[in-house]
Amino acid sequence: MQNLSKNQQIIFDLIDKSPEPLKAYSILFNVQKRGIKAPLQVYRALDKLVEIGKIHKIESRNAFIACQNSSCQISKATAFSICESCEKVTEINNSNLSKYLTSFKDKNGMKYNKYNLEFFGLCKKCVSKKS
Amino acid sequence: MQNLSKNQQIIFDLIDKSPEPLKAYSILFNVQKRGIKAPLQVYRALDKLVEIGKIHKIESRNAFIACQNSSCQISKATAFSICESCEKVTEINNSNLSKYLTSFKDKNGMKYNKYNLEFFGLCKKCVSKKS
DNA sequence: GTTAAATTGTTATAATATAACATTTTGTAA
DNA sequence: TTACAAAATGTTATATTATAACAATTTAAC
Repeated sequence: MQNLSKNQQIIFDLIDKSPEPLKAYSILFNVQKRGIKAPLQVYRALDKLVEIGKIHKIESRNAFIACQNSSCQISKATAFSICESCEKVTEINNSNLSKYLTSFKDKNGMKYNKYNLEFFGLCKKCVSKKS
Repeated sequence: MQNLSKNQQIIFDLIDKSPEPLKAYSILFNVQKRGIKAPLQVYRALDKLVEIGKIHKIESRNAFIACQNSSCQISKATAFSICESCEKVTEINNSNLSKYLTSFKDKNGMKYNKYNLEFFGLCKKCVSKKS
């Protein structure tokens, strides 16, 4: 488990302490006081952090969250629940699910080495608000 | 099953006959000769086509493909296989998988009404090329 | 210490997507 | 068959997300 570079650490810390997924330009705005001035500096750090599995990209939202799993390695099997009302995102850590999907084989004979799953719905709070 | 409007039909036809996912501005370029001149015209048609389930958005690619299922309704349960080499995308239509995911409940008690799953790997052709 | 790899800094620009507002077309119900 | 609402269209401008290209600096490994 390698150490993070300066920019990577700054950006990871910000994402890690955020209760919600952060977007690249929101990150940029928040780290400008720490010397990171350009979008590319943010995107490069994000790319690296995704690559080493410290963060995940929520594809449907173009936003990033810190990995919730203690064994934070290269992420080949990711699943998230997303509340369509409050936009809260939670990483799903369910071994039954990951076993099922990791071993899933479709009839096309393709060999999968990675997947990303996003569930959408209403979280408990938002369900009760609407009732 | 409602009829499509003029712009929706033009854009659906283009996507439907494409062997690969199409991006919004590639669509725009291709339909300009048919009178669709502005990005917003494309995005509005895409939004509607996604909403009624005629096409799907491949989130990791920002691209759109026609629904492969004959029962082309509002799409609450989508799964795709994506070749990371040739970028071929195929919709997965596997009842075991969709049953498993539709009935999936996580410990957070959230009620899901939709999911999107993207598998990544190498398709048969690309596997044999690399061997 | 030298060197290769990784990271950083910087400017510019490409690619993706929506806001705002006016107009036209379509469906439907009196 | 008209009138009304909903949907779709047209248009300009702009917001948001992401990468290209190139130079300099830092880090890690030998």
